Amino acid sequence: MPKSTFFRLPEERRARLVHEAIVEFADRTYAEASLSQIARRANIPKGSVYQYFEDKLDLYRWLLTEEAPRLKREFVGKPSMEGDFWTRLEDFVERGMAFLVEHPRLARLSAAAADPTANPEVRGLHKAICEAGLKELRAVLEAGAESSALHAPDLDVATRFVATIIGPGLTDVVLKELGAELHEVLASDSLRKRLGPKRRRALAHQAVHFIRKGLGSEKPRRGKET
Amino acid sequence: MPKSTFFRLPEERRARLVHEAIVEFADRTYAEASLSQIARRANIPKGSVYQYFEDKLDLYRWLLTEEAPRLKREFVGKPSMEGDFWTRLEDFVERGMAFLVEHPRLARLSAAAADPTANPEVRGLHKAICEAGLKELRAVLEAGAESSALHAPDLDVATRFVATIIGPGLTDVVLKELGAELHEVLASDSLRKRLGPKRRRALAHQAVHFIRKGLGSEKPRRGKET
DNA sequence: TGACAGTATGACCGATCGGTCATATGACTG
DNA sequence: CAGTCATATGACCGATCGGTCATACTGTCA
Repeated sequence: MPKSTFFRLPEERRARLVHEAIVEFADRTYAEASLSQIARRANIPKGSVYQYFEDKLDLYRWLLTEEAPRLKREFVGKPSMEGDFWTRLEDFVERGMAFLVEHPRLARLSAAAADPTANPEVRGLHKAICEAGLKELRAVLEAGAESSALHAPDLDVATRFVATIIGPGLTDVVLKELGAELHEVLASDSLRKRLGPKRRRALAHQAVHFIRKGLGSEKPRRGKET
Repeated sequence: MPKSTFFRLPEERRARLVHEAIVEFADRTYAEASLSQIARRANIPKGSVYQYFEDKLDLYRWLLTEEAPRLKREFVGKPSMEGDFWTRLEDFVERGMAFLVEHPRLARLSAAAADPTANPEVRGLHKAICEAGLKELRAVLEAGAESSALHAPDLDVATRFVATIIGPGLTDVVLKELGAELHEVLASDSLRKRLGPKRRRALAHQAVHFIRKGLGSEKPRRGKET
């Protein structure tokens, strides 16, 4: 956790530091990211940064577990309760994509929990975040199973499959759709104009369709698969 | 590419270097990995390493694009031509899992192409590898589409979904199954005993079933989903 | 034997990093 | 005013890295 001094900081100074930290940790791995850089760019002496945080990991942890989730919650809001399970899932996925498009840096920060690293402490942090995410998603799918909309022999396995689809899978699809690489995307604050709500809905639909029906039975017109 | 000297090296010395390089790059990110470490552990002066490779990236690139694929090809062999499309896909997936279990380090090295990094050169390398992999998988799926076993409105999108399932998704499932973390797994050469062929087949089946049917229609007994 | 090409080697370089610490600043208290 | 306490600051530290280079070694051929 940040030291108490951090929370007593003048708003502008704190914002500057947080902003530069987000920028740095969004487009570099934890190992690649540099506290010196953050401090330099935020125009805050490195010594001062150590008045606010215990160390590099402390800042990173706070960003990943407190600040980024807070900002994400703020953006995506409460999960919809309308419609059947699959409609709600589609809505959920679409909100995630909107977040990715409107706040690429924060989305990347949220996804950093899946980054590999040799640092055991960071690995522990990442693992905890991943597990929390999986648990959440599992609860969503459980509801689907209870309403008989969803059938899975092993819900843990199914949860992991769904997670990779709506996580890295969809991100990859979105990048392809934008014709851009992650790093170009991270350079801009938002991509509103390049992937509008309409296209987003279409992609979310495609993803959920895949999760629901797979690829083996698109048009049940006539003649079943082999 | 390695310098010519590298290929003229005494077998034992080259093997030592390659082995330590694989170990290092398998459990650390490119950015985290250290040439100094590799040299130290291989008991080869760092200066000598620079007689064999242009630089760190040169070694990494050779491992990722030449050595690892060669060893993987050697292990997985030719794709099966028997059975229908889905059976072949299942077989393909099962071989991939076998490789992961029997050669965790090489599998991790192959998967490193998905690692994020701020280094543009490494990013380019990773991107090229990913694209080659997607292209290959797309060809497989195209065959499925032609035989009408598989139906996708957008094959590019479908390819990416399938790739994340049989890649990171399945890896994640396998790790859960083993009750181990990636790094514990990397410490051992093989996990033969802990995830036998039987269980592997079952998991491969589950993954392909998901890709084929999704989660919305397990037992088409009576009463369709919502 | 001596010259030469290929190779081996480890001291060395500049850069960067995460992190520390002695000192300075400045606001509040009495 | 003096004293105290939170904070600011940047010089400094040790470690590590990727990479270079002068020098030494070794085998071959004339």
